[in-house]
Amino acid sequence: MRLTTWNVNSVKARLPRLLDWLAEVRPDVVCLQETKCPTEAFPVGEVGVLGYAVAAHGDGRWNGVALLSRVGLDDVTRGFPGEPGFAEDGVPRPEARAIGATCGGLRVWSVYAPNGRAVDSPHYAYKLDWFAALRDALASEIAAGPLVVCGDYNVAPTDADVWDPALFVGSTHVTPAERQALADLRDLGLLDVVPTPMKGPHPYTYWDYRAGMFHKNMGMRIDLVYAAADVAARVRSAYVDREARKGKAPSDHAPIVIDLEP
DNA sequence: ATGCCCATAAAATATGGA
Repeated sequence: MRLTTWNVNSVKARLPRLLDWLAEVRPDVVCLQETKCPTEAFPVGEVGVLGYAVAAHGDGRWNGVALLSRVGLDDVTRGFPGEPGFAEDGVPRPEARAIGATCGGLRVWSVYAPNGRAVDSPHYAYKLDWFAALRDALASEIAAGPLVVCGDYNVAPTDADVWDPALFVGSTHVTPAERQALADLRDLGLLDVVPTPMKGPHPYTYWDYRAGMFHKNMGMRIDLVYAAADVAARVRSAYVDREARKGKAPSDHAPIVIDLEP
């Protein structure tokens, strides 16, 4: 089974590249993040032509996640129990940041963690709350069967996952609390499936659009595949498809491609 | 080579991304 995850930064803007990539890579299951489109506006027909069933979860101009599968797409769950909303003005508003489904016997989640914006921002507290609720929700999921949780976690697990750790001191994505949130997820029994970079020593998955960051390989590893032990044991290969970050109108994230033993 | 911000909603800028 070929499983992939990709923050596409708008499925509408990325559709031509997404369709070309699907035809070339032929994944069985695709986790998408930052689709930036309402659930009903997802281009179901376009990806359907390539043989994919679609489960989308969107809330308008921001966020949005989806799952594509050509090996079955059952028991779709939009959001998770206890998932907090962002309560900027005291009114919690739910956001589309997680969708789960069972694909070919594997329970798959596509997640898009809150950015956090700044350590003193309410968005940062929301980010930590969201991770804590995700951990609680996944505790029962991991007990139920083979589980993999893919997506944009918006946290670099270690200093080696950032091109210049000194620049990030005091910023989100690298704080001890955020890294502890990842450790708490791993403590459920999830393993970090670290992909092979196609170039250089760092399996970065994100490079800012500005200042030629991709071309200088000044990136971050913030897209992660967290797999239960039985799933991690089936990993034949995993790599960052940095080819998808090149050329005209790319996303600022590259996909991760994981091949699992049957 | 990989090539130097982008997407969205909205109508010139404002916001979010990380």
